Amino acid sequence: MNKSVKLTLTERCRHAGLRITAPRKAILKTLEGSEDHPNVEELHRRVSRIAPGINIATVYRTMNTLAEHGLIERHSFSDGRARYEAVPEDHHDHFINVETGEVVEFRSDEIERIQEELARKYGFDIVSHRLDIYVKPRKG
Amino acid sequence: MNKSVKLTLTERCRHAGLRITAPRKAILKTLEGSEDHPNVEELHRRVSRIAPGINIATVYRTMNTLAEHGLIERHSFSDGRARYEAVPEDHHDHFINVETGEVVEFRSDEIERIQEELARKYGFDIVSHRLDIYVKPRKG
DNA sequence: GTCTTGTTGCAACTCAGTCGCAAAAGTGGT
DNA sequence: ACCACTTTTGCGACTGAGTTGCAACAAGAC
Ligand SMILES: [Mn+2]
Ligand SMILES: [Mn+2]
Ligand SMILES: [Zn+2]
Ligand SMILES: [Zn+2]
Repeated sequence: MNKSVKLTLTERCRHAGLRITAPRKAILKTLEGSEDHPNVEELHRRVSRIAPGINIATVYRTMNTLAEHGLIERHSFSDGRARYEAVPEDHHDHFINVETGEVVEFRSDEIERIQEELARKYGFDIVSHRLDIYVKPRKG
Repeated sequence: MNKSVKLTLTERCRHAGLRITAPRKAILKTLEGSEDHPNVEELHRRVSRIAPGINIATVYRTMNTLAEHGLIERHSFSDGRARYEAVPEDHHDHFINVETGEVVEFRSDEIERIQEELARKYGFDIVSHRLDIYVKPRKG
């Protein structure tokens, strides 16, 4: 019996038929080591620290490839640039602090369930969804 | 007693201190007459039918101005371009048919309520939110 | 009508993201 | 280790939605 059912990004790439190149190794490692939701520029900065010389176009292309294969999630919060995270163990949605840009993750099984019910009522199957809640720290 | 409490966009613009120019009249009228969620290019096309000669930069600028004053809502669905609608009587969220791009509006008081509860639990006040559900027509 | 200030048209610009291409490198077979 | 085949990379040029500087114009206030 397996010690873990959790595949690494690299393993999942191989499984998807993607070639494991040096730039990709660095990018995947960076993604796995990121707890936040970096944009391509920030990702490129982080990647460059462990593997200098990788072109930012490669990061853009890799993000597209990984997203097409469902290995990462692309977000578009209101700052206008795409931001990414490795596909999480469990689905979650996001609070975005409008004052700082900071992102906090949450999950509501109740909301998820109601969405399903609603979609069914309208005759739809859900492909995906996003719930972004822009917030401020509560005063008082 | 008033026949209606519903202000027109033009009235709300005046109230906000915005000047009612010919281009704006045409744009506001077009917005009020649109049941869907047009992008700037489409909006400009519609405006041009009733008032030719308005520059698309004016439409872009007007969308920004109206959004800053809370008179319209800006959406960014996954097609990458901003889309707009006059601020609706009541808040609603959106299903987006991934096969056709068609948008269907819905409202769930339950989801709205849970969001409030959740935000409070995390110590936040909600500024705004968006729930976009990408769907396919159900088969079977 | 005059004055002040906000708005417009236009062209130039910005900037995140994409693309064509030739060189480089991964993978599978031998 | 080598080859053949295919994918990926670096690089610079490009795209396209959206923005901006500026001079001309026009709302609204008096
Ligand atoms: Mn997340
Ligand atoms: Mn709507
Ligand atoms: Zn969710
Ligand atoms: Zn809502």
